[in-house]
Amino acid sequence: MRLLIYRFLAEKQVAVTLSDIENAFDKADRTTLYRTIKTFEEKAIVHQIDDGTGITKYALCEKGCNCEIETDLHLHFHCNNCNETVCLTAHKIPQIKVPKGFVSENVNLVVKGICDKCSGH
Amino acid sequence: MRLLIYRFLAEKQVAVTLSDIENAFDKADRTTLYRTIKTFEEKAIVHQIDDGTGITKYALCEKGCNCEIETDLHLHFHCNNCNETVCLTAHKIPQIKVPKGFVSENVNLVVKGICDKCSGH
DNA sequence: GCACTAATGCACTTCCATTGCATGCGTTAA
DNA sequence: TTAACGCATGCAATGGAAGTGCATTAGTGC
Ligand SMILES: [Mn+2]
Ligand SMILES: [Mn+2]
Ligand SMILES: [Zn+2]
Ligand SMILES: [Zn+2]
Repeated sequence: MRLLIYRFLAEKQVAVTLSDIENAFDKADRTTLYRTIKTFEEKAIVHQIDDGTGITKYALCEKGCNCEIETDLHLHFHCNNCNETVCLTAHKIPQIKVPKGFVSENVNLVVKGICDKCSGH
Repeated sequence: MRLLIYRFLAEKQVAVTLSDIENAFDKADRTTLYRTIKTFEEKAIVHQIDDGTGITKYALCEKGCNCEIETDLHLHFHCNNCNETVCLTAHKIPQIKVPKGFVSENVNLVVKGICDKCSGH
């Protein structure tokens, strides 16, 4: 099961929800899929993405990411048209200045707009 | 009711959840509070904040913000210690570069860490 | 007071996330 | 060969937050 889910995530180029996985594996129980993803998360195989849709999405971590230590520093893009969310792993989050007294530990950055597939160029 | 809720938001210095408001006004019905906040949101009196906790929070818009037209451009800070979220209205979100073909419409930026009250200086 | 509109309250629903408990299955150790 | 154990799976139930339909009430202008 874990292998199957891993492969499913690997071939997908976008972040997926739990119900995406459920649809792909309708013979398996929701709980199994849920716990598999949670296991992946603990082991820093996938990372969670909160793109503001209210439904948490998951995507494979890139090689050499340090999810366990620090949050992924790349930004995420959510398309308002096709509703898909992608990791822009090549685009690192710039240093954010915070006021005196505040200590920044990690940053969550989601850009919304139109993705390359939907913008048509 | 609207006045009361407005004042409640005004004296709070942090973003509040719906259940925060419920606790503050336990005589009123959830629905009323819910719809009041939604009205405020439509009228751009408050803006919604998704700080990644899974529970949407709300905070008063600053004077002259253009929430109706564009999303608020300031960043939000979520404290991992006291679990409070504040608007850093003075800190605008820097321009984010996106890959070719992507069109950025708005940006959600949440910094997590330790707030000034919790860091102790 | 009457009529109309807007605000409030109650109940119910939906959706997602999460958990307890029972069962199954495979591997190891007696 | 079997008993025991750990772990994966499945089923069912729970909880929390968000949202909605409908009845009732309050307020406002006439
Ligand atoms: Mn990512
Ligand atoms: Mn804000
Ligand atoms: Zn798209
Ligand atoms: Zn704090």
